[in-house]
Parts: sequence; C-alpha cells; structure tokens
Amino acid sequence: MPELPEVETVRRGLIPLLLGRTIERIVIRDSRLRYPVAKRRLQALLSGRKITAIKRRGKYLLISCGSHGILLAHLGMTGRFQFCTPRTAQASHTHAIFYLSGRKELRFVDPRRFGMLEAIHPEEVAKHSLLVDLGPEPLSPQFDGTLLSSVCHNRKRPIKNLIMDAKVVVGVGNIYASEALHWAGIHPHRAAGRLSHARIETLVDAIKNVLGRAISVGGTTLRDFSDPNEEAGYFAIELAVYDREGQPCHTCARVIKRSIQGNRSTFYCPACQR
DNA sequence: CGGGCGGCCTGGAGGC
DNA sequence: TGCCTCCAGGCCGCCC
Repeated sequence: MPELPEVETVRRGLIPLLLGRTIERIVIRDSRLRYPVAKRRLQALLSGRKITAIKRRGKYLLISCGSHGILLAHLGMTGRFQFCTPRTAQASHTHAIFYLSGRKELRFVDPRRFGMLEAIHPEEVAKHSLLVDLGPEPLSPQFDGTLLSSVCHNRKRPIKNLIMDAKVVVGVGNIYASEALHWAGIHPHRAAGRLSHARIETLVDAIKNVLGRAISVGGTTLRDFSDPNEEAGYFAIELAVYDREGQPCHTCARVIKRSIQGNRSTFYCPACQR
C-alpha cells in the first residue's frame, strides 16, 4: 500500500488522535505478521504508557511512549491503523487492538500481513537491524545531487531500481519512482552510472517535488489506502504515468508504456524519458 | 559483493 | 454464478 507520502499522511493523522492518550491494554488477535509479533514484549514496554510523540523513518512509524518504549510499525502493502471506539464493528484481518484512555481504540488491520509491529527501547532505535542501514530521508537536505551522484557512480543498475533501494534513499516506492523519473525525463531502465550530474540533480528535485506534492494532498489512493480518519488521498488524479499504460502522455501524447523491472511494473513515456 | 528475484499473504478484477 | 489466472503500493534473504 503505502509509500512515504502515505505513511507521512498516516503519521500526521494519528498525532491529534493519539498524543496524550494512555495505552491501557494490548490484545494481539493474530501474531502472524511479517515477523511474529512479540506480544509480551509489546505489553511489557507499552501498556500503561502515555503516547508522547509519533515519528517516521522511511516507511516505518515510531509511536513513542517517552523513555519507556516505542511501537515500531510498518504497514507493508495493505496495513492500516484504524482509530475508533469499542463499539465500532471489527474489520476482518484486525490483528492488534490497542485500548486507549478515553474509551478509544487503535486497531491494526492488514489483510496480506506484510506489515509489522514491534516494541523497542528508545535507545535501540539507532542500531535496530531494520533501521540501521536505511539511507537518508528524501526530503532532507542530506539527500542532494552530490550524494546521489556518488551512489550512481559506475553503477550498471537501472536508475529506477537504485532509487527504490532503501539503502540509497528511503520511502521511494514503485509509484513515486515511476513518477519522479517521468518528471525528470529519465528512462527507468537507464544505467545509473550513465547519467550526467545535471540530470541527477534534476532527478533529486523531481523526487522531492513529487513526494512533497503527494504529502500535501494526503497521499495516493489507488486501491485501499486511506488515512486513520478514513479520508482518501487525492494524488492518484495527478499521476502522470503510473497505472496509465496505453494512455496518452500529458506532455507529448505518446502512449505510456509498461515494462517489468525487478518483478515490478514500471510505467514511462518512451518519448519524454531518455 | 552487487543486484536480481523468489517468496511471504490475501483479495479483487477480469476472462471464460 | 463460479473457477481460474493474474496482479497489487514492500522488503528480507537467497543465490548467481
């Protein structure tokens, strides 16, 4: 489901709902997510604790209970958080329920179970195996043309695969990789090492602009994404190439093509992207 | 060691 | 209506 803009939209949506609430009780209904959910550790670190901050690293959400613990969560492809009351009918694939003060509940729903939930100590964040090798945040100043140029140097790997690699830069998934390459006028199959510095600068700008724009409109709703208030995102109507195979390019009217890269669909305009 | 790709899961869409 | 195949926004880990 979600790439960085969707996760950021969820984070912003959860802040007013969760900050200041206490996690009174945690029920794991099905621990079979991407990794088995360590239920007792979750309860030991988080139950009885007050939520003080909600942060994001790449596509990971970090729901923090001060010095006591952090709920590290990943939505995978189909995960979502639902904020509701005890009377709300339970959706199928509700794997975890966090009972909150004020008679509210935070539920984790994930049909495909590619998501994850784990409780960690605050001091574990820096060296956690899932976080330690992550590249820079794409919207941070650290991610710039100089950095991406050095990563691209002499690499034969297609540029699309490279920008989707979380060790290079986090948060750029299949949709926004296709979109950013389109705006930068770069063919997704082009070897990273054969791009000029100027074009890499353009690509960095495109990534920042596409992600920033998507965040500002609440993410992309393609199939099943919505924020915790069940509001849909509106970026889908702005997609230039993604899921537009056979349709005309908005710039040059040539037909958008689809290819397979790394077992994933790639969409591009064969005329605008070289 | 870089990097391609299989596999993890379920459900929806579309073809017949 | 039903069955079958294909496809899906992520990411670890295996293997070349």
